[in-house]
Amino acid sequence: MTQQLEATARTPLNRERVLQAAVELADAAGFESLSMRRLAEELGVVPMAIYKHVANKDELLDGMVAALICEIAPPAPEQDWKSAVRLRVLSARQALQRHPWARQAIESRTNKTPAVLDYMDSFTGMFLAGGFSADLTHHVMHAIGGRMWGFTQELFDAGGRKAGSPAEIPPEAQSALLEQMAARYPNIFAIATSMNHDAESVVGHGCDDQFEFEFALDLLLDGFERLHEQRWSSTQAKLGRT
Amino acid sequence: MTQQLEATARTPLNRERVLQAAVELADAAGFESLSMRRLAEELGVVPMAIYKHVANKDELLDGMVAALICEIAPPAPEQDWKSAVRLRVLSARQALQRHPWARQAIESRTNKTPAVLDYMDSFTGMFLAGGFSADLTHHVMHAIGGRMWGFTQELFDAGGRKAGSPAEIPPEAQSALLEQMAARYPNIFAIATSMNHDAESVVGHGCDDQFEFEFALDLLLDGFERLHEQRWSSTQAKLGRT
DNA sequence: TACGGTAGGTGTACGGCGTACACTTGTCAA
DNA sequence: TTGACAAGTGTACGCCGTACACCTACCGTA
Repeated sequence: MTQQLEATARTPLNRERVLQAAVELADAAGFESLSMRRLAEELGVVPMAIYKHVANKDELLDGMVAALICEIAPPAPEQDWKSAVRLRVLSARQALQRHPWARQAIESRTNKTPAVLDYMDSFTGMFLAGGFSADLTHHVMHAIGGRMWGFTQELFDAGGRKAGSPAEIPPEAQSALLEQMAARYPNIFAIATSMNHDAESVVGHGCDDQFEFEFALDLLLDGFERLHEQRWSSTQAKLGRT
Repeated sequence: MTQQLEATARTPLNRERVLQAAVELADAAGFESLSMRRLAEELGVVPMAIYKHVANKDELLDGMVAALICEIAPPAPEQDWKSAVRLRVLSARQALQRHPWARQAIESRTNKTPAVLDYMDSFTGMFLAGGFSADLTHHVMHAIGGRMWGFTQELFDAGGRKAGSPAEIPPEAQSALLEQMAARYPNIFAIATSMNHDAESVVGHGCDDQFEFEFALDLLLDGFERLHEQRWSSTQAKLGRT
């Protein structure tokens, strides 16, 4: 009877539940807090139990990435390639934003699981279906790089404060510090203040991430379009180079 | 006298030597093999000794990144902005290629050390000096993203093989496997074979990384140039959006 | 009904990691 | 001579991933 008391709700655990718990843990506690031991604890199980369902931590991460890919919208049908690619990339970006750990996970992986290959293949297909030559598509896929995953190296997370001590500095010292920064990094300061004229709000966020992302994305898509229209080919491009 | 025997060549260790040894170790053994303990061993010293010269491992990595930045060529004088940016980015790329650990190190860092800020500021200055508005420069800096560091997420490291077992498969099974891949990932296959017509060499490298990198870089630079010429502004762009 | 294989979960242990903290030792100015 | 101080040491703690031997409950078959 004691065993009945304890073991009552123990559904037997499986790969899916492990992955789901891992995703939830990473969502809640961050990528660096995702350890096999912590995950086991979360599942109410001893660490080694997990290894009956995933081979090791790498495979766990691969599984998590695969789960993430499932959240990305499939190619929109009945759309020109450009809108379709745009929509899908933005969908990928949304998935990434729901799961902040994903960027690190993807970057840390070598990335050649079937799930990833499927995604890349389908992504490639959007250009081919749009009439792009295989040649151009090849280089376009390289060019779009990380953007295919909905992220880019973020350069300006915070206008310019150090990692620690977010708000423990007295406000008058803060403005002095800001002045110092402006003197030392005049160019960064110039562009950081460019969008909203009141310079005091600079230290906060101040950047419209979504806009920045779409800015770069559209720049590339427009470039792709131009090359496609003028029947660009890599051999020709290489010849034309000095 | 015993102490003389042992301690003869013990130059006292300093921050610079620690960083240099760390860079060399990471160059030789890879980013994941760079541990405080291993580094100490390399320096012929007990692990904790290192902590007299760097606060912790994070600071060590920051120092290594700073050292890397020193290897990047400064802005070329007497050049239009476009050539200057191009040259500098390619110089960054070269530095990155000399130090394969750097990509992971940069990605793992929050990145706001003075050395990094200096680099970003100077980089920003190249656009401003070229007559770019602060507004456009801001968005351009975001757009260039990781490329400022000389890397992009590499999507096709290896045409399409799994991580382990590089060459232990019998060649005839390999071609069967290739066929299977081609069937499952037709689009990837199409673009992978596009550049060199003999399909058998596909599984190897087959990609001209440098060309891919410059392709994307130039696409962005050309886009920047166009926007600059037509006096692009973000407020206008936002208004124009549907 | 008894039994053997198997899938799922456990417990212990190992070698690695970063680093806190208390200590010795060598050097040099006062 | 002394004593402060910087450089290096030794020990220890709590994490990590995971190998390996073990238990246990179940199930199809004899």
